[in-house]
Amino acid sequence: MPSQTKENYLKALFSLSKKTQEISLTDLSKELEVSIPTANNMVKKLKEHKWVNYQKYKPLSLTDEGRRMAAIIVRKHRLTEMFLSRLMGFGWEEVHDIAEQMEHIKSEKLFERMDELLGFPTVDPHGSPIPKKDGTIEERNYKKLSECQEGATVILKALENNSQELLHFLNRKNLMLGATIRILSIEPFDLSIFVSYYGNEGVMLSKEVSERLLVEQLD
Amino acid sequence: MPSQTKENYLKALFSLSKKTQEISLTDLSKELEVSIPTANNMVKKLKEHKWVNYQKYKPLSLTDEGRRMAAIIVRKHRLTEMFLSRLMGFGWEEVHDIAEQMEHIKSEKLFERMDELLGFPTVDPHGSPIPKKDGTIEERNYKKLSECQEGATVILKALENNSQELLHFLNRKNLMLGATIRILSIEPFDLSIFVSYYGNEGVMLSKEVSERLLVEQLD
DNA sequence: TTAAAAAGTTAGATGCGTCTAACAAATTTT
DNA sequence: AAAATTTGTTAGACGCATCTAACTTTTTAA
Repeated sequence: MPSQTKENYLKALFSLSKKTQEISLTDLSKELEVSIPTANNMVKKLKEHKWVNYQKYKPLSLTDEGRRMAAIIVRKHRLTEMFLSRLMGFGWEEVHDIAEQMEHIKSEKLFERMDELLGFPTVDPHGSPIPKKDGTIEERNYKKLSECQEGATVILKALENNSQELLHFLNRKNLMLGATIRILSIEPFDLSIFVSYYGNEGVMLSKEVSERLLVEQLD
Repeated sequence: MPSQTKENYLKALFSLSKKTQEISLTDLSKELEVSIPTANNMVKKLKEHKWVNYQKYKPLSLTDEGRRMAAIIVRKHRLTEMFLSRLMGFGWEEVHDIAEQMEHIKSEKLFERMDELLGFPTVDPHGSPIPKKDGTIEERNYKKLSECQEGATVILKALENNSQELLHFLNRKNLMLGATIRILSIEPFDLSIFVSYYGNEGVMLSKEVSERLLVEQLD
């Protein structure tokens, strides 16, 4: 049974491994907001448990077992988010902080039951995939809205980064997952995009926003 | 924000104060299964925070603030138990261990929402009262079944001690809260009781069991 | 009322997760 | 290739929550 702290390290490594090829101690310490020696120290312990591969001065990686454990924690996090959002009436901007605490709860059955009650969902309220019970995860490779052409019609599928700020912004713009978005024009100067979507015509989205919106192109 | 450990100390003191008049360090250390010096050490810290009253060699008590905080934790525990039992399909013998972990979650809103979804329940699945948001608690003074007379008819309202074993026993006997129980006879030798209740005629309950069943007498 | 027992206290140690300061290795720049 | 920069390591400390061993105070019993 890893401590909550160790679970957070596994989760951080899991998440970094999706973004970076080679994970450094510096990356890890930044992700968790701890000092580099702290991360270094913990990594040695995780190695003892055979959850990470690590040699002095070399990049980090999760072992198969470590990755499986991390995926289970992410699974618990995302099932909880879904549960809070779909069955308890929370907004997608409220669920992260609670799920962050609930993901450490030791009870197979609690998360099994959430899964059942939700009808075995495959994605969380932000469109991120929910890992399976065996620790596998089906990553979808969505395009960023910022990479689409003028005139394209796309469906909003997921978000790159689930910050409160982005989620509040999207709430104010009435933009939600599943929305069909038409790209009216792209401003060459700052790469801001003019779009229309259900009930909202001619909305301007900055590059900062559009590169965080993951979409599927309709052909 | 007290640590989870400190919350557990507050809860233990709260619970002991219902059972004992004077709380000793020994009582506390037994309740939490820690050594006496450990309890002593923590009590000093709780005193610093003004959550407990304490003088060397004197008995312990919660301050008003300490009691309020403890009651809120118990509230979170019991709301969670109720949520798991009524809305997620868990048995009354399964809810304690999960609630023990969830009671430490920092989120007013989560427990507010449970409360609403449950329709503002006043007792948990074992019949214990749920403290109000302001930290007050309405204790009911039920009689033990073991204290009732032959021939009496009573309603099972709550349990004295919610051990897995007792709960499993009651499950096997089909005995649940709200059951109307008739006392057929009491065996003077070992104080075991013969009872009947809905669909179950002539069931023998040992003194160990009957003194853990809290009932309301029908007059 | 004194001796024995129980309860409580103090001191010092341990593991966890964290830090800073000082140093070493690896990488990048000039 | 040497110097500068970045990255990683080691050492030593700290707070939290825990322990055991040794001691003191309080309570109980002889």
